[in-house]
Amino acid sequence: MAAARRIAHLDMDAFYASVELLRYPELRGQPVVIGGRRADAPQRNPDGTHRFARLRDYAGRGVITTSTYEARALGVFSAMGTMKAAKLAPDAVLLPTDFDAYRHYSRLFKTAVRAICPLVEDRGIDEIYIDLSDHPETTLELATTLKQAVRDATGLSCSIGVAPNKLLAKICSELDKPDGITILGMEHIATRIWPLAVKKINGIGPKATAKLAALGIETIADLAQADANLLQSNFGRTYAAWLQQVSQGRDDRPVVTSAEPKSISRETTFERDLHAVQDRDALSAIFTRLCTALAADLARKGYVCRTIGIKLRYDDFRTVTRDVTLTELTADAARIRRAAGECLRRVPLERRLRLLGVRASALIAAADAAQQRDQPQQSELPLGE
DNA sequence: TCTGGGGTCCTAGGACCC
DNA sequence: TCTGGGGTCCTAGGACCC
Repeated sequence: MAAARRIAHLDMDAFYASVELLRYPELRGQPVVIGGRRADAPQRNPDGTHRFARLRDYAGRGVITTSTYEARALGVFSAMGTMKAAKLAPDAVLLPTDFDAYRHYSRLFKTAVRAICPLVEDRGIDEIYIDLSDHPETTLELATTLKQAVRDATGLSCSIGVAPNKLLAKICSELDKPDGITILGMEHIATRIWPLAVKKINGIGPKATAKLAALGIETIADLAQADANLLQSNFGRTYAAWLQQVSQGRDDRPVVTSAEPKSISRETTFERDLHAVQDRDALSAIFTRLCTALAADLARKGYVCRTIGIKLRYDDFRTVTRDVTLTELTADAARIRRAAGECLRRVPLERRLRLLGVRASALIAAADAAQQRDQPQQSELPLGE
């Protein structure tokens, strides 16, 4: 029988906001939200201090991406509309998102962790899973060392959860935020996991939470005791089985240390809704700009694609997608623009639009594509000698 | 005063092939 | 005269995550 795994989930605390506080330490202790536009960047006064935009000055259709714990205390959280946040915390400082800076600190903390524990799975810009199973140190020693390494590399704090699998580690990293360490074994499931709301489980989102609530299932304990047939008739066989598994804290997904991207995309929400006819020129310019940016992304990351798709969001927030698979591989802006234009012709354009996006999928590494071109498949070679 | 931008995975139907 | 049966690819939509 294999030894129990030790899986850590490391989550940076209020990541974007914390990176901004490194730059503007005078904001420490204040409610600060990230989610503005470039126009909201702080102005530098002659005396070296900064003049910051306040949430009350914001007008637009953005959302909050992160907030400091002081802002959260006022009810302002990620994904909340910025205008709504402004009502709750008008005096909070508003900063624009600076992804280049966050990517920089993301690389720093991941490199620091990999230097100690190389089995790392990327889960986005601010969190990772780490497989600690093969390390001789105690779990607490390892978690303490990792946290210190992240702090030394970035000046930032993180929270770490360690458990026998990814599902529990993820739940656990949240139990003592910020700057915490939580270590759980299967023996703690009844006391520490079951009392939690079902939405704490990664994979149970708003829709499933609402459906479960309608069945009287609020906590993970409720889910663990739920009738299998009831779950099956409401969620289907596969999802019902998964719900029962996770309610018992069971999960055997491995930590995956490398993965190829499946798609690359660019999209934008307009400042005001646009109409395909009245705003034809503006829309066309944005469309071309998205295709150019996408082509540049493909080139920079070293991929070509075979499928091009578009995404439209109407003024009523309904979303439609169309895609087309080409007979050749491409990363060319003009080719992408033509394919995307073909997709656009297949979609109703009576309503005003609020969003337009372009996506490349069926990706192949450009190097592999070149090799396949230079060395045709065996079956394409003439037969016989 | 609604609701960003970048992703992944799953489902389901139809085309097409053997 | 209803209905084969896999397997794969393509497309569209939706749930979910950071």
